[in-house]
Amino acid sequence: MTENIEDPVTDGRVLRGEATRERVLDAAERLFAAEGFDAISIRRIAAEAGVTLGVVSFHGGTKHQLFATVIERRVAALNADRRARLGVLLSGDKPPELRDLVDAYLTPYLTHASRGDPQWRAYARLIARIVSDDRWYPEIGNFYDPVAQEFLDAIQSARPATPRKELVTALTLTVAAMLSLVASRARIAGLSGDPAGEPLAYRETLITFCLGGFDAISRES
Amino acid sequence: MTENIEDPVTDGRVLRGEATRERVLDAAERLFAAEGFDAISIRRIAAEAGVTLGVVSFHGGTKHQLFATVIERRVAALNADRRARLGVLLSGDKPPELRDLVDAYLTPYLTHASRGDPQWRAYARLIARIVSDDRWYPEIGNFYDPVAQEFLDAIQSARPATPRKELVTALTLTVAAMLSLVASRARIAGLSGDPAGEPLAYRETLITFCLGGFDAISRES
DNA sequence: GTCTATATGTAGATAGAC
DNA sequence: GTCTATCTACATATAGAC
Repeated sequence: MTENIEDPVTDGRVLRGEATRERVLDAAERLFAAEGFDAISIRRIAAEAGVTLGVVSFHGGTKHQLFATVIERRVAALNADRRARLGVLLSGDKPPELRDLVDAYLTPYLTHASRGDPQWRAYARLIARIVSDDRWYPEIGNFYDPVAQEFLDAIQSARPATPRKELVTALTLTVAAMLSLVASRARIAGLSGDPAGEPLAYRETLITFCLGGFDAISRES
Repeated sequence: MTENIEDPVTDGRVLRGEATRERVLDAAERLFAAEGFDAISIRRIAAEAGVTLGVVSFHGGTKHQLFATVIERRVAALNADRRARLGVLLSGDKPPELRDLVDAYLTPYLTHASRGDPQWRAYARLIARIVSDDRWYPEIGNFYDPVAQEFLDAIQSARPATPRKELVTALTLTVAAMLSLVASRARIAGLSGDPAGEPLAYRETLITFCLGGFDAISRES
């Protein structure tokens, strides 16, 4: 096939370029998730993607830009999942139950971390790795915190007597607990003696635990 | 002062050597805590300690050995704190309350993370960083899990009807929440709008949250 | 768009002078 | 015990051929 000058956007070269770019981002996502930003070299990403060194720089820019692109690529989808669930809850006749709000925040992440696309599973591990690292927070807080604030508004409506500050702390602890199911699977396995199940398998227990925490804090305020 | 052959263990050279070794370990502890194993070079540790490159290798061995030494150096003290508190609770007439058990596990860490020796604060950050990283768990689980098992035995006595597996999960989520107060201070600050207080300032809220979680899980089992 | 070649710096580790 | 000097490998990044 020769170049198609009538439809340059979908010609062979452009398609190949897009596919290469995706391969590079996927490889970076897998490696950054497994070992972290500093442990991974651009060379290893190139090898993992099956391209040469210059190709990674061409599509990804500097290592830092590449990392940011990997993070940003899936933010919109995760935020949309959470907002859709929140929207359904808010559109009912009665104000939503706290349990449903916690569920709506936790389940999209746990689902991506457990099911389907291996790249999404890698992304979930990557998020778990960097959200608990103050070095990266400024870069990703802007992506995720607005949705967290929307949930906090709804949570505040469900617990009007509890100070906002206490609810913020409770949500922070909840998110930390959620992420630990993805980031600390070896520790869970070591303590329990069995290999850790998928994060989604702990969903009920996690939601029960965190809701119990929210309720205990509401009771004391 | 010349060499004292009557007391070689305390002569000038040996003392100087020990002090240098401590300076190297302290510098490594601070830097590994702040940026992680992979981001820190031996050269930066040497500069931070005010010694030359060879001195770090002489006292610390390979980079990996140095890291392991830094981790191991304070394990015994933290374990002893927790065991002492557990011993007091178990020596009473009545079996200990779950709240006191959770308190006994969390407070020693939070105290070291908030008070006193800046090196202990750095160590607390380092632990928070690597406990949520499966790459390092095999190296540190052996140090910390035996004490966690002793606490789980006591927790099981306080909640005999709850399956051990559920209690293990609850303790894991509790530890993750505890560590997040140290590792995710920027996220807490970003969500709440205020700078995050010291980890110890969240102690009551944390214990209330986690105890509520334990109770909710016990109720459902 | 793709890749080779390379510029420039830094990594970990150690041999050997003092 | 301390430090200099150095080996070898690998890092990021980019200029320029195709």
